Amino acid sequence: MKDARKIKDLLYEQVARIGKVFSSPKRLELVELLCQGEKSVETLAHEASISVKLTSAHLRELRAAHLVETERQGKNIYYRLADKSVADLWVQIHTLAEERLIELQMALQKIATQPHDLVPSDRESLMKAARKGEVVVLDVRPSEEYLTAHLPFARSIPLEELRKRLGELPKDRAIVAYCRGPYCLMAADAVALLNGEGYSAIHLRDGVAEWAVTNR
Amino acid sequence: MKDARKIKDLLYEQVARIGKVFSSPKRLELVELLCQGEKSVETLAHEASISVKLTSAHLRELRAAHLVETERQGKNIYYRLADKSVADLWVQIHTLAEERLIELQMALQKIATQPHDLVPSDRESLMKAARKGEVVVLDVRPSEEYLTAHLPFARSIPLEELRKRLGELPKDRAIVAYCRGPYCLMAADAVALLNGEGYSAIHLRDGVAEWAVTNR
DNA sequence: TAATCATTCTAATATTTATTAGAATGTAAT
DNA sequence: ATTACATTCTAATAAATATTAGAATGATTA
Repeated sequence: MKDARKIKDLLYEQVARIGKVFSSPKRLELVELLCQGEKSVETLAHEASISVKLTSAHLRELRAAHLVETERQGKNIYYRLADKSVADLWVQIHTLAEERLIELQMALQKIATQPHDLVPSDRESLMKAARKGEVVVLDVRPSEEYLTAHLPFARSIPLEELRKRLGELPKDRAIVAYCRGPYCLMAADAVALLNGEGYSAIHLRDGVAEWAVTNR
Repeated sequence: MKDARKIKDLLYEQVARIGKVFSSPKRLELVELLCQGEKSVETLAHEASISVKLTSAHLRELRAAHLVETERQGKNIYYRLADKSVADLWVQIHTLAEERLIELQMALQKIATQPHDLVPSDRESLMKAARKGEVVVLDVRPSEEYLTAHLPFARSIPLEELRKRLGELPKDRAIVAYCRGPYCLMAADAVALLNGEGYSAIHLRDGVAEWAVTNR
């Protein structure tokens, strides 16, 4: 088998196709957005702060690697992750990045308004408290994303409506706010707002994708 | 917080540094080799079939992403993975690639000499049989790699020495051969050799890195 | 100390990839 | 049908990466 080298090259080349998807900051952001549920090209472009054309180009790469699927709904084309394991890989990559890159650790500390952030080991006790109603788990993402998937016992108040709907929240109990994940700033904003209004809010960095990955 | 976009860009950029490492076929091959234990630049270059200079350049990328560590031993500089989680990510990426890319599935089928390949679900029964001595688990990698880490109950006969040392293996029991992982052809060669000589050998695609990952 | 060796660094070029603009496609509304 | 709209495709350029060669480094051996 003298063409063993050719076969191996071919194999690694295929795997690299997947790796390439995760080598561009904007594609990573699109993957994270898609972890929240299916979205149209325009929505993705807006939320990632890039042009529709560029978004389309990146999505084409994602589709070429068979990591997303598309579906036409009226005028819009909706993209969604082809499999849950794509979200898992995103979580594992950003987790490894957080473990290994000091620069990332430092940047993440800037986001943390207070040292209130919950760590994975608190999961069980958080769920216990949420079940008993001792804490309010608050999902501050847009409501469509909440409807697609949310943490157990979570209540939905999108960040945009939060100021108006403060009355729905109790002041005598802890509020645990979360959003799309550690790189989404919505929960941090929500926590700042709530604490400024006399609530006792803390920030949970995990989003639904992170929560879905066991062994963390 | 109007610079939210800048912060986010910075965060995704950092994660993309990790992704970039896994976006090049040759870097992937180097990562897989490093999963087998620490190796010198020259060894890595030889085993990946690329020049020393190019190997050095790729290793520099790996080091810049803090995924490998170096240690000087005499004239040589040895590289090793900075953390077990790097090997885990390699396994998860190639697993996702195998799930999603038909091209890769087809290329892998070419390697499979027979439909004898073991699947993950056989792990428990394999270990049970190996413990009882009903099957021989055979590690055909170079002996240094075996010494660094190997599967439970595995015996080491490097592929190069296999023909000479056939007498050490029983003909009345199944032999399960493995090597560096699904993209390494050594175990396939070993299985072909053994079956040609009257042994009943089968090919286990997992290597130590794959074996170490749970939930598979 | 000089010579040798493994490896890295620097710089140059070849190849890819990202990004943008304009034309084309397919659907929905008028 | 015609128009408007969302998205993709094609083509062009700008930016980044892979690869190679030559000089430099740092440790070992003669």
